[in-house]
Amino acid sequence: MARNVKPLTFTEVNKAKPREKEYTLSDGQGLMLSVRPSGSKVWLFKYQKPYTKKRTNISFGSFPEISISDARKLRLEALTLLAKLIDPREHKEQQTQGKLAELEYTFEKVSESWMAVKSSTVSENYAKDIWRSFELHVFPKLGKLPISKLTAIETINTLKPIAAKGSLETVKRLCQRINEVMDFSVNTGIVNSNPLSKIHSAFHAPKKKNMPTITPEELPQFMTTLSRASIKLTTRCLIEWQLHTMTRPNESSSARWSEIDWGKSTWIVPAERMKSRREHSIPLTPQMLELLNIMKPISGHREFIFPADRDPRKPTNSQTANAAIKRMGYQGKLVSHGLRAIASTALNEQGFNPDVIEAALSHVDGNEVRRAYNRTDYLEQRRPVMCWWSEYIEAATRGLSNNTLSTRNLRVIGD
DNA sequence: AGACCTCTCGCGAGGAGCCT
DNA sequence: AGGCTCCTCGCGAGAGGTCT
Repeated sequence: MARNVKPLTFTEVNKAKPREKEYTLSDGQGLMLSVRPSGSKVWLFKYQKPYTKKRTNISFGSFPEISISDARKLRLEALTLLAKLIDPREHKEQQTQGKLAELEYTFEKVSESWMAVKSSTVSENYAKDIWRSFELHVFPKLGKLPISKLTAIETINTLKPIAAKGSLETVKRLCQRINEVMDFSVNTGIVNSNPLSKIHSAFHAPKKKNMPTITPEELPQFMTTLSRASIKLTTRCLIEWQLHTMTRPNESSSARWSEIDWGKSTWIVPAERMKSRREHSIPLTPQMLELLNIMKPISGHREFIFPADRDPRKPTNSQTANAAIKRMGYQGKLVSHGLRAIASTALNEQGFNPDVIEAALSHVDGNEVRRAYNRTDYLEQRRPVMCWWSEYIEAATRGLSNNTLSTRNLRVIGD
């Protein structure tokens, strides 16, 4: 039976003097204050462990940091746990363990684990790009924070300066990457939910800026300027090659002699060099073959068709064409990538099958179902299209407008 | 010499257990 | 249940050793 104990008063506890030996003051129901010879006063709760019924005690902290009423609240909590057959100490340990674990999982640490998984599905360079963006914009403010303590408002405030600078695309990517880390920590059981899933809506979406380009009508002027421009022959040929083949700057500048199938009159860009990671074949037109003939004495003995100016063992830098176009006075009006847009516009205006045009541009079909059924690359249908386009460029070079060309006077080459 | 690391040791909070 | 005493272990100060 519980003994009848008179509850302690503040004065009793406050005035309790240390003695040579430790002594205790009881408040009842297992709660007592241990007064130590050093003068420190510690709240202890004495109880029987559930099941084993072994006597033990747990500390509730020191007086005056923990007041009498605090200690009584803690006693009530402990008694409630005991009623449910939960050992208050084990419960407390579990809670501290949980808290400790939470504190250990900082945003930076979890990001590292996430990156270990992520890096297997992305290229090395992209993985580096992701990590660098975290190092620059996220880790300085949020890296050391436990991931469980991360709030939307704090994360948004961290990204605000980047948005204010106008780097909305960076903000969008950071939001997306941070969310990948958060989802990872949910899936691995570090946190229960992701409070950051909507942070992107706190920012303006980046406005897509289409790469500047000229209209097909302006092509003759461009070709004239190109022919008069003070640029190296290799760069000139590269720009023309890019224009004729409708390839992306990186795909055309790194073209290798080994990728040319002379027999089938086709240039085969291997999958790993394509943006879409799918092999891309381009039917060669007489105009393209002519460009290769010009380059042969220059680089025929080398790996790359358009070797770099400084080190001919390397391909021309993909920015070289852009720099040349800029110097030609087309800054803000045309970039190397825009050459593809001219082709697309001209071919669509001419009424060619849009699917064939898309295939020529090696655009991946946005429609997944259509993509699944539409595996053909229209290689043979593309030959006349490419020839028409090459003729069109040639006409532009002679200063003719597109009206003088029609699909009737096509010359189909290859088999 | 100063910086940095490792080890030792005392203190004290909290836990264990016997006595009444 | 309450009282009493002793034990354990983590922590931090500081001594001492090692590296640059």
